[in-house]
Order: sequence, then C-alpha cells, then structure tokens
Amino acid sequence: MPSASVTRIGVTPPHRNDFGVIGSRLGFLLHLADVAHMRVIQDMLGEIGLTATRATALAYIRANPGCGQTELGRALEINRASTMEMVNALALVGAVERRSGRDKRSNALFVTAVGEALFNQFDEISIKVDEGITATLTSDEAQLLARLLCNIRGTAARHNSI
Amino acid sequence: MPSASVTRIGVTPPHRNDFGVIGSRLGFLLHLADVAHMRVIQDMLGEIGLTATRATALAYIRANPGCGQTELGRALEINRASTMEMVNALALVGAVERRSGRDKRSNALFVTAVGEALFNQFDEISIKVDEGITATLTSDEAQLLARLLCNIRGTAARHNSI
DNA sequence: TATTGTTATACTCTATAACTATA
DNA sequence: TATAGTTATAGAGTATAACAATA
Repeated sequence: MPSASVTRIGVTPPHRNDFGVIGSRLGFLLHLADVAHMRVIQDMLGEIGLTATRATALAYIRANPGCGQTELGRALEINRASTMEMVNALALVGAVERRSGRDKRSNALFVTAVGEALFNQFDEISIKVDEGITATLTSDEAQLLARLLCNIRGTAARHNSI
Repeated sequence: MPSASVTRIGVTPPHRNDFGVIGSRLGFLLHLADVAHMRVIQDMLGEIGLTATRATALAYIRANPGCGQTELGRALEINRASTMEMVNALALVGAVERRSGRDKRSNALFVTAVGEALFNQFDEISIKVDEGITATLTSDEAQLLARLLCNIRGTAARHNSI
C-alpha cells in the first residue's frame, strides 16, 4: 500500500495503556486497529523487499497498465517528486518499466515479469492478513465492516476536499 | 495521537482509482478509512499546533500523571530517544512539565495549565471528528464497529508480539 | 547488570521549488 | 500557459548506538 503516516498509539506493555476519554473514541479505535494491522503488513512486506506504498503502487500500475506517473501519484496521494522516487525504487528492482507514453512528455508504466511475481507474493500476504481479520468476524460482520469503512472514508474524504 | 505511519492510498481524482483485487480487501479498506480520517485529524490539530502523536502523548500524561518517559514511550510505541524529543516539544510550548520522579534516574511528567487548555482543544476536535464518523452510522452500528476494531487490533497485536 | 534519561547521528518518506521539454 | 517528468534540497518523524547517572 502507498504510504502516508499511520500515527501510532500505545500497545506494548508494560504501560498503563490508558488515554482517558480519548481512548473510547471511534476514530482512536480505528487508528489503533489500522496501526496494528499496518505493522503486520509492513513486517511481512519487508520480507519480500516491499514497503506498503510500493506494493500499492505495484497494484495500481498492474490494474492500470500504461498509466503515467502523475496519475499514479494522484492515486497514491503523493506528489510528482515523491512518485518519481517511488517509481525509481520499483524500476531499480526491475518490477516496473517506463516506456514511452501517449505523448513525448509522459511515461507509460508497466509491471514486468519480475513485478508480476512480486505482486503475487504481495497478494498472498494481503490475503493472509485479511484472513486474520475476518477470522474474528462472521461474514455478515465482515460485509458490514466493509460498508462502514467505506462510509468513514467517504465522509472524511469529503471533509478533506473542502 | 502518537504517530506511526499511516500508509497512503489513492483518493483524489482524476485517476482511475483501481487497485485491482487488493482494492476489496478489508485491510485495505481499513487503511483507506484511517488515512482519510487521520488527514482530517492532523489538519485540525495543526490549527492548534499539535501533531497526532503529541496530542496522544498529552492525553496519556494527563490520564497518567507522574508517568515516566520510558512508560510514555512504551504507550506510544516509540523508543526512548523519540520520546525524548516529543516530550521536549510539549515542554517547549509549556504543555508538559518534567518533575523529579520516584528515583533519581526518572522524570515524572505532568500536564500544566497550558497543557490542560490545549488538551481541551484537542478533545473538542476529537469529539467533532467522531461525530462525523458516527453521523453515518446507527448507534448499533457504532457499537459493533467499536467491537470489531478492537478485535482487529487485538488479533494484529498478538501477531506483532510473537 | 539493568534501567532512565540523554545526545549525536542517520535513515525513510514526503514536500517545495525550480528547471526542461513538450503540449 | 499548462502539463509531465525530473532534480536538488529540506523537513518531520523515527531509529540505532553510545554515554552518564542511578538502581
């Protein structure tokens, strides 16, 4: 997954693990859940040489072959300069290729065979981690959770774009 | 809230907003929701001169007056060196005080009057953002969501500690 | 020996600003 | 004028490693 910052919140004992009134807020719980989840993801991705951002970039390029860097950057919500460095990192390991794009300014990005293999490893990790989440849920709950998370994102995104 | 990294995922048009199979994974949706939510939080906290990590530190010290730096660092899941700098930042604006601790090695951290006022502003923001989340939910859903998020965190945290 | 705080240093990720070339 | 890519530089946040004082 592309990388913005997952603000950390307390977990590891020994500590009193008490944040007062803040500790019961839904937004706080959402963040705690995501930080713990992202830590698992990052640890597992680290073993195959990916970061969450780069893995998401790989997924985006794979789903949108021939996309340009600017478009990728918008999808990942990072600017062109940051996108540049990230594509460089993926190109360096041979996972992504820059080809000539629709005009002489733009690149067209493609996942290589190496990148495809890397993506498959990422996908396995993603599936395994998701199984860890859904294991604690009924299938109704999983479906509801997906809907609620989309709602939260939609509400927040609307706020962000105003 | 203390700060770990919220890995970013695509939001802003124009882009095809398609991450393929990854896009439907619960962990991915969880992260998208949290990134959007944390962006709102960080923006609002920025207006009162706080970061999410520092605000959470403030909440922890307030809930655990006299706690030491090491304990705080464990609660925030950052190491002692990072904790040092964060307490420095809070002390610099007069929100937190270091007093002598239970032995001559350790500090005891306290929220000052300035810090209390700052916390109240943080709390207002936290409440307002949470209202944005719960506005899209029934109260049953909100309660369920809280439980599910705690489950996810618990499962992931267990994984992290092995 | 272990713990607490501290300092110095370095790394990662992202941002800003300015430049080139195309459109 | 606006857009795509690029480069150089800087900032925030965290980590590692080493040190002093204390337990």
